[in-house]
Amino acid sequence: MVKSSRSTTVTSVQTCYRRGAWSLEEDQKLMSHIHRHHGFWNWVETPNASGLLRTAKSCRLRWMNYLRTGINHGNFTEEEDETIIKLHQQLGNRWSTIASRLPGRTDNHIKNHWHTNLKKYNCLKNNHLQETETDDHDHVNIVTVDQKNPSEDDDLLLSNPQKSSNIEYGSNCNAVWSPLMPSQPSFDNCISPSSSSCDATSEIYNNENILDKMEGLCMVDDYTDPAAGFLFSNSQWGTYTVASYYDAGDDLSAYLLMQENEERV
DNA sequence: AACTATGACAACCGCAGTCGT
DNA sequence: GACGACTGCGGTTGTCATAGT
Repeated sequence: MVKSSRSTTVTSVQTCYRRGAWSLEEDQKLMSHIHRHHGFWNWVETPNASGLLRTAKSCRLRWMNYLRTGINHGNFTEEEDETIIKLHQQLGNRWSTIASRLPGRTDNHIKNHWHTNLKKYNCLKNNHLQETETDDHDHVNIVTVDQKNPSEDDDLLLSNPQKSSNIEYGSNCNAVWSPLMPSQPSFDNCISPSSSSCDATSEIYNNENILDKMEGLCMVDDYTDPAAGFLFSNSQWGTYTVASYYDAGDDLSAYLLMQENEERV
C-alpha cells in the first residue's frame, strides 16, 4: 500500500515535471533556495518554494551528488582507488558507507567509478589472489623453465616449439599480475588489444618478434576473451620471455624462460 | 568527414527503512 | 499495529564526449 500510494503520488503529477540534465538556472534556483534556508530544507517543499519543475527526489539527488559544498569533482587518486577496493571487499556494494569514508565523494560517484574503472581491475586481481592463496594452478598451465636445469619435458617442448602463429586468431593469453606488481598497474608502455581491435590483436600474434614483445613479470592463464588484454609493462614487470606455446584446443600453455637472478612466479 | 563503439557520469526508478499519526 | 509520507540507497538507464574505424 505504501508503495502504490507513493507511486501514485509521483505518477499523477509526473508529466508536470522536468526531466534530464539540470540547467545552470535550475542549479542556481536550488542553491539559492537552500542557502536562503541556511541549509535547512524540506525536499517536498523545495520544488514549489524554489520555483523548480522538478520532483523532490530529483532536487535532493542534484544537491547531494553535485551542488552540495565540499563535493570533490576531481579525478580519483590512487589512494582513493585503493581505499574503495579495500572497503568494497569488506562491505560489498554499500556505497553510502564507502562514501562516508571518503570525504568529498558521493555514493553515486564511487559507484560509477567502480563500475567504469575499478571493477575489471579488481576481478583480475581477485582471480590471481585466489589462485595464490589456494596454490591451485590446475587451470593456469603456467610452466617456467629454468634455463640452467631444464627437465626432460622442458627439453622436449623447447626443442619442438609451436610458434605464435599456431595460436588461433582472437585467442589470448590472460596475464595476471604478480604479487610483486605495484598496487595499481601502470598501463603505459603496455601492449594491449583491449580495445577489441582486430588489428591490434593480430598485430601481436602475427608479429614475428612476438617473443621479444611478450616479456613481463607475469603469469599466463588459459587464453580468454581478447578484451581481457595483455598487460605487460616492460619497464615495471619485465623479467620473463615466452619461449614457446603448447596449444591443445582449449588448453594453452606457455613456457617461460626464466632469466637469471629472478624468482619464479 | 561521417559513422560507430566505448567510456564516463548524471539522472532516474523502485524498493526498503524510518518516523509521525 | 496499521498506514501514509518521506528519505536514502543501490541498480539501472540515458546522454554526452571521445576514440576508433
